[in-house]
Amino acid sequence: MATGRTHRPATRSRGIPEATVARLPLYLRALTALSERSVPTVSSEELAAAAGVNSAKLRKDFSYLGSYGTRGVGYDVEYLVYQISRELGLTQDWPVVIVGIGNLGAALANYGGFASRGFRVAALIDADPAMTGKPVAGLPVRHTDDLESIIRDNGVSIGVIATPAGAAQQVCDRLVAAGVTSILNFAPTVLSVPDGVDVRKVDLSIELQILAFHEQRKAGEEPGRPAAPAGPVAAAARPAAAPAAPTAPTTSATGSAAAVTAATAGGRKGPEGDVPAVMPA
Amino acid sequence: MATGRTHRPATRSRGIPEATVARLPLYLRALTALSERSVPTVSSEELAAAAGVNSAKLRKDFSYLGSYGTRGVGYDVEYLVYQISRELGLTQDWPVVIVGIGNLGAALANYGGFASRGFRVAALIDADPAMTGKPVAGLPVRHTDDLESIIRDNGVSIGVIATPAGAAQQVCDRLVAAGVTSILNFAPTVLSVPDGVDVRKVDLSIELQILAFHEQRKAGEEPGRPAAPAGPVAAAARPAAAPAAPTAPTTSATGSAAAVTAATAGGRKGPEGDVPAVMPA
DNA sequence: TTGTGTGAAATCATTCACAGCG
DNA sequence: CGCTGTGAATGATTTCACACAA
Repeated sequence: MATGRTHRPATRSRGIPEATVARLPLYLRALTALSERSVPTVSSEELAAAAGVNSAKLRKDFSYLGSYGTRGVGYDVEYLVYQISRELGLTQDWPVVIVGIGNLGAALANYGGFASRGFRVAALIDADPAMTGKPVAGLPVRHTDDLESIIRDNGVSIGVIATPAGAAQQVCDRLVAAGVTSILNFAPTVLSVPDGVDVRKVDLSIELQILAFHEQRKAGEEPGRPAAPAGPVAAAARPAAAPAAPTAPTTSATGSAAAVTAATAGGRKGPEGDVPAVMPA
Repeated sequence: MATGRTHRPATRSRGIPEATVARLPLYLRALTALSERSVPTVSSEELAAAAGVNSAKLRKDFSYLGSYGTRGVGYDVEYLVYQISRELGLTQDWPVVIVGIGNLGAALANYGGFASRGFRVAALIDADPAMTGKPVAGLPVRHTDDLESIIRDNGVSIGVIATPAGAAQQVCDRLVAAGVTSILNFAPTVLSVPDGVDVRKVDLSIELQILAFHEQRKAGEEPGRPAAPAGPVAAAARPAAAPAAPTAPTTSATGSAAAVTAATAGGRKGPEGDVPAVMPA
């Protein structure tokens, strides 16, 4: 954090690690599926497999919430669904607005996963007058002029920004001024917000770039294979040919594709996760 | 990274931490913006601000790539753009396919951020025969029957899954069998893939749930404010009323909204990030 | 003098491994 | 006896703080 205040040790207890919070929705989804199949109890091993994590991590995560399991037996599915829902704040109904009803905004409006949890799309907002009134996902698109009143009338505290990058900060400012304190940003920009406002960012292009990084490494390994079955088409440098270093720096790390070797070879990844690409701020 | 096999210390060197890899695209975007404004050099402080991280982190990140800066001056923008692009594998051209051309798939197809980096949408694929041949974002939608030949003919190694959850695993299996080794999954399911295949997951509903968690906490603080200006509408429990615990467990953590207090009060978070919600596997 | 590059320290997260409850 | 809950060990990431190059 921004040195913000060097807060004390987070008041001891009641402090659930962010990494754990980020996994709770995963567990919740797996549990919901079990619940629908009327499965009464699960072991940490089973649930972990369904959620795609390992059981030690899952048990540790749950230990932050309390002792909701039964030793020698496992966890009561219904009970755990409720506890996690409550912890995440999903026993409340959260009205959200989506600003920017282009392709992505429309997709979000139609996305079923919102309503199935505690989220309700209170309004769709777009700056284009031609869009105003048009029904999208059963809701008439409202004009940006009404943004403030929509926020206040519906008690909205969560906003989703799906506008072009250029409009995002301005929309963000208006949302915040009107009372929104959590923002999910799909626009490829860094938003600046006052203290107390949370921003999470989803960036499709970033996700692909991270995949490309790992993909690139795979090309430089494969000890005894006939060369990669698929791969990038052209290896030509793209915009300009490698600009020369300002003053010919060390450049110790030449790192051609063949230099990698061991990093990703052999049994690369198990079902475990590492670092993500969606982040606050 | 996926640690795969308790590998040794990642071969020493050539091992860029995952957390760093995940931030490189961020730096790249900020640098690209500077480049377009013809800014010749930046300091770590300036670039860090533009990317939304702190400068110590940025310098440490860059130190894994090599020494590309000039002490007392800063970094050459063009040179750094090139170095990061190369490190991420963006000096190559990556053909991708998008499977599932619903609202989201269409939004992705139209998303400009792909082409602007090294990504090229090689094909759009959908299982609905009614969609076949329809132009979306300037490309005719192809039928799922042709998936394998499309992958092979175009040398595709990265696939994007935007199908309903029920179809995702099957699509994934076919992509992998055809040679795809990196998958970006938008379907709300845990995909299982063989070793050597990377999966990244983007889940909109999970992002909102994480925001809701933090939003909920904010309600329980605000020392001297007139109560939150906006918030959840109904506080009623949602599906069933709190299921009783199997055998009445400890339930020490009652955690009503008012119990939080200090956690988010005061200067909560600065522009610094914590934990994300998009993860591999 | 300025701002990079980096060891060392501090923090956070994951994994291990096992005591002990049902 | 099986499986949870959790201290302790390990590993990864962030932050500090400062030597040193330009």
